[in-house]
Amino acid sequence: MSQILSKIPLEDVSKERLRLWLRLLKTTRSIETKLRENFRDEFGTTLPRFDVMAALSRYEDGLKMSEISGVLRVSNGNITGIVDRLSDDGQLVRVSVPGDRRASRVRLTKKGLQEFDRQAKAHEGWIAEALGEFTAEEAREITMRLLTSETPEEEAK
Amino acid sequence: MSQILSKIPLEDVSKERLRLWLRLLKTTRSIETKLRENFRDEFGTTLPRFDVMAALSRYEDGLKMSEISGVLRVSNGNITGIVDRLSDDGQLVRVSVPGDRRASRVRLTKKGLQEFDRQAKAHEGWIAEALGEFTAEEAREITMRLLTSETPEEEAK
DNA sequence: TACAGAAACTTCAAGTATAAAATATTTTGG
DNA sequence: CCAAAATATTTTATACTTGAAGTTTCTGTA
Repeated sequence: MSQILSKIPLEDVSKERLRLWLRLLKTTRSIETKLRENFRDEFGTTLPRFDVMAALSRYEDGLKMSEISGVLRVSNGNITGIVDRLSDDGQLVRVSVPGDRRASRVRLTKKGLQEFDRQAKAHEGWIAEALGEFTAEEAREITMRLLTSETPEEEAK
Repeated sequence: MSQILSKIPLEDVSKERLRLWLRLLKTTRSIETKLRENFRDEFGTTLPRFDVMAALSRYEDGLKMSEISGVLRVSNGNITGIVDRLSDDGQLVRVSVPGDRRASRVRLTKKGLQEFDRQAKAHEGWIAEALGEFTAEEAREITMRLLTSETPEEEAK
């Protein structure tokens, strides 16, 4: 067994990982570009807006600002502007937290949830198309392998 | 064989692909965040700057502006600002193209090439660490599978 | 040769992103 | 109880990103 494995020189491991990284980047970028275009053309919205709404849709009671940035892995100050605009559009509301005057909880409105559902359906279709080369098994297998290289982050309470 | 495969309901293919997409996104984002931080802390530069220098390093004769954006798959107008700043830093120069007064060819300076070599070494190490869970075989295998879902783009001449 | 159209690039507006500083509000240790 | 530390968020400065509009410069063709 180790004789078979040794056909790949050990020094090349980091080169193979680098190749994988460049491939991951190329694939996700090309899909992201397509999604961005679709969101723009069909819903007049953007990927970051959709991401925030997707995060909120998973939490009945909403999320605090810092929880959103934790879930989405983007910087804290960034969320403010996106939430501001979604709020202007009536897609979500900021609810003040009873015991803590610093924090506010962000929640989708009914309108926001309905809009998100429409977008999510389309989104799933776009992804299924973009990753159409993968069978369910392949998708599942790669997902699981990628699962290992994970750095867990703060979770919403 | 098809009996074994049929354990996975067909309707779930798009769900599996969606899961794969979300995993790809999470993985690449988390690695990108780490890289950004490293570039900042150790070289005082940014990922987009590194990307541009990496592209240029592969072409002895440099690249035209539109070729850079083609290779990196980012929008045309975007490159202008990045190249401006790299030029201010002396990492690259714009050389006018003899027959065409519209175009200019961008080329790394000696200083820029040396700096890029240092950065590229560190970069490879960071990636090897971030993708440390993958053996060379795994990395190679996943790279190849991802290779199929590709949309080719214009190449430099 | 004239000139419409293409090409290369820059500029622009709006939005997104980060890190760091500022503000306001708890919470905690003495 | 109170100053110091921690927490939640916003603000600020700078950079990056896109798509679209604008400028200048070719190029093909009538």
